[in-house]
Amino acid sequence: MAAQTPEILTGILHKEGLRYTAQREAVWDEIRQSQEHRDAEDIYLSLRTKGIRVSRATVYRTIDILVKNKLVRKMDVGDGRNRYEPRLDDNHHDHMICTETGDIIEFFDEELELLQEKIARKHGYTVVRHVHQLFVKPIK
Amino acid sequence: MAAQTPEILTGILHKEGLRYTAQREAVWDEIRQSQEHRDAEDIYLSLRTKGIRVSRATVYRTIDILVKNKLVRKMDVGDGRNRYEPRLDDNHHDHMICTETGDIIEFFDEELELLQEKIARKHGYTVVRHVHQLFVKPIK
DNA sequence: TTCCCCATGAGACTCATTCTCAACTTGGAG
DNA sequence: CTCCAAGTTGAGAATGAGTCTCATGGGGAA
Repeated sequence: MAAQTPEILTGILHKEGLRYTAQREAVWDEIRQSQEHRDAEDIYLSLRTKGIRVSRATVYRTIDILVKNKLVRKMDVGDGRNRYEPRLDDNHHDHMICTETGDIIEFFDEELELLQEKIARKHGYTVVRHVHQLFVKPIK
Repeated sequence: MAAQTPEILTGILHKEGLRYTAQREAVWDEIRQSQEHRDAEDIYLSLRTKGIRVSRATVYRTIDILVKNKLVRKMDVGDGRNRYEPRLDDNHHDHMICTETGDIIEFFDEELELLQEKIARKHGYTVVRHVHQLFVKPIK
């Protein structure tokens, strides 16, 4: 995590035939800097608070671009608002949501990944992507 | 699947201190009879088509009661509309959604269940419930 | 610089679901 | 059996995340 993200955005925009704009850079920076799982409104308000002129529409539009290009991961926590997190060092993982505190814990388990594919194959399919969330509570 | 569901609903309503009404019975019957994964609007329209007077509000309110009492399982397929399915013979299972046809295939894997709990414990938690969906595509 | 488009902002719009509240039912009391 | 308080319902308004519209603004190739 050093000098590795100079112009990731630029590259993607170019590849997609899209223009580089201050708003797109701002949205990407905002998501990139915080390692949290935030919703669009949160990102929008944070940008506005920092005095950056951007609209909700642009935030949504930009997030779509970032998600499509795997710079951001979109997750549906089940409460009606999607959450987003940067996925720079793309280490895939799933989430555990504490039903008491709302904390979101990331986890990854190789065995689990393999098992899913195995199950899909048993039915004649192959996994394209998956949604896996464990709603948990602390032991004791 | 025989003479086993005479008054399940009645019992639950009584337990919850709620009244037995024709609408509640109708909604439960509607969901119970079809083993599909249907959304609220679908259930509502089906009831209306059968000439049953019931409102969307009541369909939603009744579904909430049924879900809370585990007579119905609510699932978020990720397209903005929740789906519901009866869970009478409560055999837990997860879903596989075909990205090409939209088909929903149910599956259950004991190993997977155990693995999830194992993972949660590793982090000091225990699984309360989970959401697990495999978005798949047919092999060739 | 010029100019063609793409990008943006503000707010209208969509759509599933929830809420409001007057009118209606249920079911226990009498 | 009748009454009536309290729970239910229906119709439509409200909500809220996300999308769309379209007039205006701003990249960037030449």
